[in-house]
Amino acid sequence: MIIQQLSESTEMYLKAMVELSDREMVAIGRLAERLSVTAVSTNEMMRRLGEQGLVKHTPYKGVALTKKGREVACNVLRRQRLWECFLYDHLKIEWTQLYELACSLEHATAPEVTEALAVFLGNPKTCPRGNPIPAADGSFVPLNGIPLSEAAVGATVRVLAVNATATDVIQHLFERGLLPGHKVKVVEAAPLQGPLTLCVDPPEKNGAGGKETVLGLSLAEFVIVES
Amino acid sequence: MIIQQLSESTEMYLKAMVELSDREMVAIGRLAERLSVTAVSTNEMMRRLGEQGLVKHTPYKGVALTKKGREVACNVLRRQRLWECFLYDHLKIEWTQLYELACSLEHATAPEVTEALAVFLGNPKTCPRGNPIPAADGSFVPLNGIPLSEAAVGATVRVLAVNATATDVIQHLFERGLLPGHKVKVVEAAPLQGPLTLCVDPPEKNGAGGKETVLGLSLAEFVIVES
DNA sequence: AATTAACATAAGGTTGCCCTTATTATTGCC
DNA sequence: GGCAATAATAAGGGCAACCTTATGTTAATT
Repeated sequence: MIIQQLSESTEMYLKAMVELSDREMVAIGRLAERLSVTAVSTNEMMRRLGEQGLVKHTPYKGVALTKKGREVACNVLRRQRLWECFLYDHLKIEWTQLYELACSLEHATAPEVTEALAVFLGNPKTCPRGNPIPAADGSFVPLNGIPLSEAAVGATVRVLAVNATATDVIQHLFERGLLPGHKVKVVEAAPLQGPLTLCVDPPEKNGAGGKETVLGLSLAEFVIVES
Repeated sequence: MIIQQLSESTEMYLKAMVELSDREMVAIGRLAERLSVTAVSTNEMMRRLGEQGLVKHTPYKGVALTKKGREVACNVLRRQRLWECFLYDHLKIEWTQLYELACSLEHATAPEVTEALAVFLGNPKTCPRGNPIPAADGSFVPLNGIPLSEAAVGATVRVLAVNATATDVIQHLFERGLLPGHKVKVVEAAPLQGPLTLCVDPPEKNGAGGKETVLGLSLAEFVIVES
């Protein structure tokens, strides 16, 4: 596995792809939106990545990572999440800032630093946001959960991970207590893709307690819960 | 002190300036050489940095950092050297690789990470290469030493720091045991800017011991010893 | 079958940072 | 005072990664 030096931009595209959908095709539009670039720029980049054998673009269908592309992407994800562990556990950086700060570092991290960091941290399996950390050999078992937006009304589920990358979105979820390990009850789902009414940390027995909050459906997509 | 987001390239130029000469003018040529770019590119960059108020360029004399430029440069140096501490003390990265690996990280390090890292490390005063770490407020007392190339023949001096940035140079010095804390005796200086003959870790009393080695004068410039 | 939204592609532009080549200016030194 | 070495400037180019605008193409929906 020879990983040539790829640009930060390239790494971001690949990472976004693996974050958006593991092994499935990703629509160019979704990718562009996530990366805050235009679809034209994304198309252009996909052509370049295609030439490098990192992605396969099927016009009008979407793009998918190749084996090589997925390897690189998982490696980026590994670096990102290891840094998140370090920043949170050792530097006491605020939970809401982890993604952004770790993201900058990840692109500047040489393989020997990545592996030494993993050893230093004790080879953690998940990051503070609840996402699994790909192994050094590239193996990566994605989380087995569903977005909160797809949970059944009335169900009480445990939050496994928060998937958001935009700091304001993360902040919004954090303020509502939607963190890994916490439980949440879906009280109501408004019709027409309306927001969810939730009860975060509901009491074990019926009765008062927990925090009621309303969450937009598109935000609820970022919260991965037990299926 | 508002530090706007500066490019990696900008930071490298500023760092090189403060490393080359504290407060004095630096010749464009030297700067270019250190950064492995052409003098034309360096001139161009100095114009840009001048426009941003980071440097003052006096044609045919050289460039000097402004107050603002020096602040930024010291901040870069701080990040660089804090990372060196972390990489060496906690990740057990090889001494010869510290500069290069810390350099990548430094540009990706947000202020809150820098300060949290400093706290984590216990606010170290020097990096593993022996160089002082600028304080958070920007104050920075450069090392009070002289290059080994200027030490008197016959003198035995202690190595304070190694200033080199190129990994091959660092490797060369490392192999000869020229590390901070070690003593070195200048046995002979060949004429016409010839190499030095050294004895590294000489015995306390006269007698055998220590390691004899020959070191080019330009390499000896990178070794800072007690004056 | 027609329409619309999403996507693809072409063309041309910008910015930052680097390059080469060539010409001119200055400085320090013999 | 003249001559190298060094420095500055001008002109033209390249590359990566973005942008806008405009024009086709496909797929999904009605």
